Amino acid sequence: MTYAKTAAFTADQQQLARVAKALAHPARVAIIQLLASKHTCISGDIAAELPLSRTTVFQHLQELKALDLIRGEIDGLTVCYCLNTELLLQVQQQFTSFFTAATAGAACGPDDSCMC
Amino acid sequence: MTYAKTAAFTADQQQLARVAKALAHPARVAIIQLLASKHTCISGDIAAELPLSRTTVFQHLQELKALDLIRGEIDGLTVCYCLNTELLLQVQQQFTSFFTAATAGAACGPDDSCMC
DNA sequence: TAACTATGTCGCAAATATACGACATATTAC
DNA sequence: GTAATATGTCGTATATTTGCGACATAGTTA
Repeated sequence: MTYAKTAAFTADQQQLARVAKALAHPARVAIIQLLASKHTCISGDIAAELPLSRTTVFQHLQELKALDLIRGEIDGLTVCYCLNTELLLQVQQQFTSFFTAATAGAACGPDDSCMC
Repeated sequence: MTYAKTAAFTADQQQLARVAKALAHPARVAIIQLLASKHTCISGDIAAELPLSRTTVFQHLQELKALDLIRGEIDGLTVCYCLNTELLLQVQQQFTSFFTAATAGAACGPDDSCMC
């Protein structure tokens, strides 16, 4: 991009894009699903369940943690990662609002000059 | 990535990630909002409304079109882009399912071995 | 036909994302 | 203390994204 122009957009747009980017890789989607399905907070076991190296999985975990979507608590030798449910609910609300607004408009009705 | 390993994940995970990636840039979020707000299908005017060059906007439009989230109809010299409302509704449903599943789990309850 | 305008395409440069091996650190077990 | 294990960090290689100028194409108008 030669330089990210994200600053030129709305805070809402940036926020939505930021969260969307967090979900923009199947590994991160899988991680969230994994954390949701296991009622216990697994740690490095996450890496074992994914077809990626431990380092790469750790990297994805860091990205999710950077957005506070997940949290990690050290428990001796192991680390427990778990979902930030409150934030996820907020994010869900953001997406719902966005999609509702997007689908609300008639988006090229029959009376329009343009027929798509 | 040295090579995208997306193939190693579920079709659902890939699909969600693909759509999420489409929303992972503020410009694309802005484009969708623009198309939703204008009841007429604007064309190259989109570029005029965004702080990006025409070429770059066109590129973002292509990405959205590749996923069929938007459609473009040629009308003489100009082109009308508009939202694919049906698909957007489907996508919204996918995100809702994902978030609902993610937030449904107790995610580290007080009786768990791990306290996050 | 010729100028004009709106779109679309190409190629390049810089930034970022993805993936991983090798090493560092810290905690547990002996 | 030492070995073993779990986690985290660093550097690096490659792929992809982002952004744009320059050019190509196609329809409009005079």
